[in-house]
Amino acid sequence: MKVTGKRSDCPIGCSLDVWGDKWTLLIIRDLMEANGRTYGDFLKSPERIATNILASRLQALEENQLVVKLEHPDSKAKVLYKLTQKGIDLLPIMVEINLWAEKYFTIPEDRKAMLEEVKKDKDGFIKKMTKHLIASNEN
Amino acid sequence: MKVTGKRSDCPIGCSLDVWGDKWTLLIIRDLMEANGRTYGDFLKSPERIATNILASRLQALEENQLVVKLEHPDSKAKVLYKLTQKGIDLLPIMVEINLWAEKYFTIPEDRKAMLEEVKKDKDGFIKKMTKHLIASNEN
DNA sequence: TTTTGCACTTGCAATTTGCAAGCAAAGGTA
DNA sequence: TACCTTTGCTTGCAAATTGCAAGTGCAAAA
Repeated sequence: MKVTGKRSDCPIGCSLDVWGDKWTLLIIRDLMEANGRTYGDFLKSPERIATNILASRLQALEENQLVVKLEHPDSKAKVLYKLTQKGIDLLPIMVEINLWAEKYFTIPEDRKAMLEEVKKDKDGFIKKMTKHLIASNEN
Repeated sequence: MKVTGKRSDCPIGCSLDVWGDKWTLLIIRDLMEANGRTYGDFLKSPERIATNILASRLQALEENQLVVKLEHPDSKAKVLYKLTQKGIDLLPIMVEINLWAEKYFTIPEDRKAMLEEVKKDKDGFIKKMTKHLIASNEN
């Protein structure tokens, strides 16, 4: 998919630049699992994103301020990618996608366990996770 | 974007066949606004989907049972596309996407009005809309 | 019987993807 | 200090996908 496009082009009222494709979703999912990842971390994901695609998607995410690029505390050679507030705010969408996927597909056990918690108290879960993600940005 | 791919390839635990891209989202959005649309109706959407892309996306949606193809009551030359229950169940995701978009972008006035209702009672809104969509499938 | 409308299909150039290889800067090791 | 490794990309290229325009076949209207 072309990752360019005007805001008016997008069926959901915001640019596809921002919302993105499968690989964009993968990056966001990974960052929600552990906010603060290196380029190499993304490459290690089981979905095997190609390095040029990863670079282009990270650039688009940064340009759209869903993600920020920070210095890694361990080394100047490394880079830390983190979700911004705008990126963290995608959490409710990710939760709903997962609830839908659980209803119609077989999903991994660990994700199922997480969804049990969601089903007990969705708002509580989202608040807790959001807080957690914000906190991981502050050190 | 390739609309093929194995379930295991998808970052959210379900095939991208099913979730799809920008154009897939557009089709689903249109069907949620008015369930029961013809091929030509989709082509008339302001986003200007190309006819070959529309055909390929509708086929994928049908294969994945998010959408069904029915006879049009008015004419044999026409086709009616409708959301299935599986498609209707994407509503909570669409709602969250719209809430997010409203927070970070300028969205059309009519959509804003709808979101006011959502913000008052999200669960109520989703139940009402779901009922409405299911009802439109029964005649 | 001709024309129009509708739902696609086809052909083709341009763009994007996916894979492999390359590369520069930083860090570690001898 | 010289040399290898790690890290974060970039580049080249074949194959796949998109976007545009034109065409096709069937149904209904005129």
